[in-house]
Amino acid sequence: RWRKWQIRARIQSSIDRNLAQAMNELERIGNLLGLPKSVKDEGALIYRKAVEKGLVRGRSIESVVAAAIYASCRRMKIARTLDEIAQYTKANRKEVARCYRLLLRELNVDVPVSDPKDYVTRIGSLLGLSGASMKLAAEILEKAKNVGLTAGKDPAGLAAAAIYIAALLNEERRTQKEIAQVAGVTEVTVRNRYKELIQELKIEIQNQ
Amino acid sequence: MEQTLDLYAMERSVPNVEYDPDQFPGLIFRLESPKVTSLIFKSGKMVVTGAKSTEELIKAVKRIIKSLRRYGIRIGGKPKIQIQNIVASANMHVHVNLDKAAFLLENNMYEPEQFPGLIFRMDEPRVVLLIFSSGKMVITGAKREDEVYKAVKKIFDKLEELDCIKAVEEEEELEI
DNA sequence: GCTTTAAAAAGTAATGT
DNA sequence: ACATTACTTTAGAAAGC
Repeated sequence: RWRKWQIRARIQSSIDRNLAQAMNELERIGNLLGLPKSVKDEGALIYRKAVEKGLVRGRSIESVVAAAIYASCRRMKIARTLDEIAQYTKANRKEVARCYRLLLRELNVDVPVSDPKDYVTRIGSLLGLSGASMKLAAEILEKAKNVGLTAGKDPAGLAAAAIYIAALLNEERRTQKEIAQVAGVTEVTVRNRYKELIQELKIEIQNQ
Repeated sequence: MEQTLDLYAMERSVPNVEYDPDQFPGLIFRLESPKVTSLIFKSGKMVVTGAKSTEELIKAVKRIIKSLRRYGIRIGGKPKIQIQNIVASANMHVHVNLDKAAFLLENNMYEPEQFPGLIFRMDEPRVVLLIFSSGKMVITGAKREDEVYKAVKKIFDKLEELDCIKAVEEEEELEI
């Protein structure tokens, strides 16, 4: 039937137009975040599923793209906070988070719980720390997880504190302020996590 | 209440109420004892929040109406009360492995970068639970008190069965 | 979707001393 | 380095934009 064909064509073209615009946005934001092609491709796949399910209706393309990028980063274990991603959009973190939750509930995307260790690599390299310190920080986080210290806590804050301790022990100290800034958390959070980690894991820190 | 109300008149004659129709269509009325807050609409319908029990809620509704009458607002008949949502907190006195629970439970969401609790949507009873590593939790969405107790027992048993619990003490619960 | 109301949980944030 | 206040999440109703 002609009518059926027309409707199909119309829907298809609207999806195509939406996708074309979204892919530009995805490319733009992905590049600003310095994401590898594989992560952008995964984000594109997630976004395509969302459009086909009509999840973008009533929402800005940009915020759904941002949410798809975040979901992709999480799946590929690329440490990026929602704030980092949302800063390149007109939407705020809350709106992007809302879209992200929608993607999780409506699409069959499996996203693992984020691992603080993934943040160690990013924070460590941004600070120019040695591989040994990053490895030590990861070991500290593993111990913390095993004694149930990490549940409910922001992975970025945990990673920041572990890095702080590891750098201290390896004599390549960075200030809490420097670490907090690249980790995207406050100094207070780094300090709180730091205190808890050294106390519960009985880590000896020499003065100064 | 099955009658329309003049909210402008109420704002003029009843003390300590807030009414800004541009901001929100309901008039805000706060009762000191029992401590509840009520949103009153011109349709005669109202929302009462903050009551700690059904008894307290009924008492509060009666007092709100008595108070309005005292200030010259004409209200007739008895109010029809429906409980729309019960919010409760509970404590299991155990440590919960949220990472493991997030992996093993079906309808859950656990995003520690956004919120420290694991959000679990239970089908039967139909409630939502916010579960924290401390073993404390929030149960919301219930319409009857027994749903709350049922949900707490059910999630405790499930977490135990999935080996997501580490003993600290005993079991207990509360209601808001 | 949004607006408003209340309450709990635990973490993080902003601001103040 | 502290404290205090405020915001994040969940549900539900109300009338209207």
